Amino acid sequence: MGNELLVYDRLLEIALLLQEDMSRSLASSGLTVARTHLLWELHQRGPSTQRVFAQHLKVSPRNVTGLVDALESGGFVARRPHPTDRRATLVTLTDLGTQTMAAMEQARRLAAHQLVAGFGADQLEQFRRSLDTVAGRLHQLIPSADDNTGE
Amino acid sequence: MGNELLVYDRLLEIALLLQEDMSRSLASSGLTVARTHLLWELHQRGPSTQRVFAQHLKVSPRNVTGLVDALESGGFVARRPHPTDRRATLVTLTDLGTQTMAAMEQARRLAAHQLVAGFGADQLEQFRRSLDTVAGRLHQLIPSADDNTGE
DNA sequence: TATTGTTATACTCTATAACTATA
DNA sequence: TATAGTTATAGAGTATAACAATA
Repeated sequence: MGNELLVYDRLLEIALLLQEDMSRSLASSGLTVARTHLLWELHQRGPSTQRVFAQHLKVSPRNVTGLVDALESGGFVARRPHPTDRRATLVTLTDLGTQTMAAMEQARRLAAHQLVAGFGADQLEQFRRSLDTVAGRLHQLIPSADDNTGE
Repeated sequence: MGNELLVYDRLLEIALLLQEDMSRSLASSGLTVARTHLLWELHQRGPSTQRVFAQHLKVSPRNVTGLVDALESGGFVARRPHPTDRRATLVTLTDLGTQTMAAMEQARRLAAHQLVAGFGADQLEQFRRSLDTVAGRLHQLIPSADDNTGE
């Protein structure tokens, strides 16, 4: 069935385009995709230790150090002492970080709207269901894709 | 409309999963995503100069040098002199490279089939159309996303 | 003079390993 | 002894700039 390949290739193409679009829109603010992931996670979870980010972003603690360093230099986050554990540091959003996340949330809604503008309710619903199915299949294909470490 | 955000987030999730799945399946063969892109392009176009790859992959010539170095070390490609232009080198697939691409094409078909297995002809067709629309919108969103430099 | 590919340099993301301070 | 975060080191992908050989 040729449509299967067409669908697969379109998904790959969309994946590339989404990545590219994200990189582009971030570049101006001195952010990168990796740093923004951490920032977004922080926005969602509230102040957390670096260890928490390492676990949820599934990267090494060392990597988190670098990302937080960069975000701190950019003024997006601040390191604060953990109230009870003097080994740990709490990463918190600065005002700039908070504003940046608010703008990003706006951009996300706008992009979400633009991508499917003009879709009928039925088409949108069926599209969503198809995507859900594909995402589920992908989770099956990938052995240790347990992203549910606290969500 | 909440469905718009659900669709958008699912697309982002699928993009991440596709990338992860690809990295995983390549890791064993000593390939990476970037190198495989070049290999795939070579497989599609036939022997080409490095400059051609730089243009079509939209990366710097220097980057291509590094990728071809790695692929050459891995035995996937060979550098051959250009028949008429002594400045240029022709990158060609070795037997290993050819076999690898054949296997990858197989894997692509299998994955394409698995992701949408059980979809009815109508559902698949509508899914494809929705994806086409989204891909088109993304191309509009991204200023210089002209990937059609020869396709 | 323009082009092809290279060396030189640098930045980002990523990893593992060793180490410090704390628990 | 185990954990949180760091320094040290390394590799991959990416970029620009300077340079050699050739067109």
